[in-house]
Amino acid sequence: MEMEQNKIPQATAKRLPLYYRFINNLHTQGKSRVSSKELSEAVKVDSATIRRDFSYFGALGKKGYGYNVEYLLSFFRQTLDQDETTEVALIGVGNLGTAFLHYNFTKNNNTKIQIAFDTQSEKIGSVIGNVPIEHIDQLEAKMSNISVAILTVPSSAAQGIADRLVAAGISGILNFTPARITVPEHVRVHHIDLAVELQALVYFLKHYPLEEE
Amino acid sequence: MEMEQNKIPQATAKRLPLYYRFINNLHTQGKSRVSSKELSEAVKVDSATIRRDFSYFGALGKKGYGYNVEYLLSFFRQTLDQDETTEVALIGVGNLGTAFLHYNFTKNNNTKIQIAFDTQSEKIGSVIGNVPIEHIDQLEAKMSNISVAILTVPSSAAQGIADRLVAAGISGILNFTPARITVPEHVRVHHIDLAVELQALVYFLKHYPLEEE
DNA sequence: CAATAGTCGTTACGTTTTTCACAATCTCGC
DNA sequence: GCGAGATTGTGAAAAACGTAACGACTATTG
Ligand SMILES: NC(=O)c1ccc[n+]([C@@H]2O[C@H](COP(=O)([O-])OP(=O)(O)OC[C@H]3O[C@@H](n4cnc5c(N)ncnc54)[C@H](O)[C@@H]3O)[C@@H](O)[C@H]2O)c1
Ligand SMILES: NC(=O)c1ccc[n+]([C@@H]2O[C@H](COP(=O)([O-])OP(=O)(O)OC[C@H]3O[C@@H](n4cnc5c(N)ncnc54)[C@H](O)[C@@H]3O)[C@@H](O)[C@H]2O)c1
Repeated sequence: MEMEQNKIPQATAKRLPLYYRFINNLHTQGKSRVSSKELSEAVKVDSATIRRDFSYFGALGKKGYGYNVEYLLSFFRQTLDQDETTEVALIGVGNLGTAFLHYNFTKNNNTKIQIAFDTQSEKIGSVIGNVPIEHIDQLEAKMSNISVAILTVPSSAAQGIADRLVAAGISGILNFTPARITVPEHVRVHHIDLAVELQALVYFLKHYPLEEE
Repeated sequence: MEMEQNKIPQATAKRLPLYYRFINNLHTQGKSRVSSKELSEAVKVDSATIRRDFSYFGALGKKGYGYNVEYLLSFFRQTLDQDETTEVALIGVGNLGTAFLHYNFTKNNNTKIQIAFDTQSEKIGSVIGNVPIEHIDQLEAKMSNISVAILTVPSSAAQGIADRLVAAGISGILNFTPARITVPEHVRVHHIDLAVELQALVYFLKHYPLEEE
């Protein structure tokens, strides 16, 4: 398909959903026009960076005016494939997994947790946040046409489950376990390591003093 | 205090907790020696990057040998201030907040959620994961000597709570709400935007095809 | 003890990302 | 319809980051 946008910097790609959400908010509020400066204040990204990011997609704005919210929204909706929903599976219905099931990612978003898996028999068969929970043995059988998984199992189980996901044909894994899993090259893994994030924040506070005034 | 390490790149600083955790694991397993190559495979960071990262702290290893696990561990323990516990407050005991309260960050970590706040009266006074839940009105009164907060309130409440945290003298906020909060320069905010992370992963899958083989 | 294999620390280089700064262009009120 | 003011898009420079490569040194083996 359209591969011409292959040169969009990764740093830019990561910001796109953020832009999209805010533009969506503006549209809901009935605003019809926005400048890179306003956007910058709202999403806390330098305005030059925003203009540069947008420019990878061509000239989306008008000089002296800014950006038309409706146009921007429809453009990003298309670019981020907001019209087709991506189905997601969640593995490990524990503390974190349950929280995600209760959260409606579909608001402002094209992703939907379609099915969840766990080992604990008392959870199997129940439904949390409209998502049915199946036994992990059903993983391979029920994962057809699901290409993204959220991994919230204990870290000791992470690699084993990852291997099974790969065998079942997964494309992407959002890994919340501290385990750095090994997968083939054609599978993309994003790690979100909450303990590391917290510890890094503490480190920054102690060693990178900010302007006291 | 020791400000000489002020020039450690941010990218390096963010990896330190990751290194620390793995070195800790090695030590627990009784390993006494490790090379940058082994570390690299475990934490999925290029071995040259690891050597470079370590080198900002001086010569921690021995050529031809690698790194002594015990030495490395004690060094990082000190560097990451693992001996003093950082007390953390959590605001918003909902789905996500509850999950965090159940999680013991103190394992492998120098941080401890000491107190939580919410508005819902049925939660006040209860204890989740050893953490007492107080009414949000108590925020200012009970936040003395707490310098870090985890923010898991609805996004509509985020800025208001952030302002109160700032007034109460907070230094750092780990913000899980989609709201990009505004704070004075001397307060550090790290955003973890789970919906954005998920959406970004989906975007990468569709637009950055990896090597199929 | 010499030869070999292993590994670090660092230099040099390439890439990615951010930021500055401003000409080009547009808007809008008068 | 004009001119002052606003804002974009982008070239160029700077900053940040990652990695290949290799000299220097160490451990280990025979
Ligand atoms: N809860 C947090 O705040 C938090 C913070 C940082 C990291 N994490 C990480 O997130 C992961 C999940 O944390 P949690 O607190 O939700 O843990 P949890 O123990 O509450 O949940 C894990 C769930 O996975 C299920 N499970 C175990 N083995 C399984 C398997 N083989 N297949 C399918 N399901 C299986 C368990 O039955 C349980 O329901 C852990 O790796 C943890 O280290 C959690
Ligand atoms: N749960 C998820 O998976 C998820 C995913 C992405 C983002 N988020 C974000 O994380 C945040 C929390 O999500 P959640 O699912 O836990 O929401 P939630 O509604 O379950 O929890 C919010 C909690 O905050 C409390 N609260 C409300 N106003 C408050 C105030 N002024 N002071 C103190 N407490 C207050 C509520 O009583 C509730 O207990 C939200 O901003 C949400 O957008 C959550």
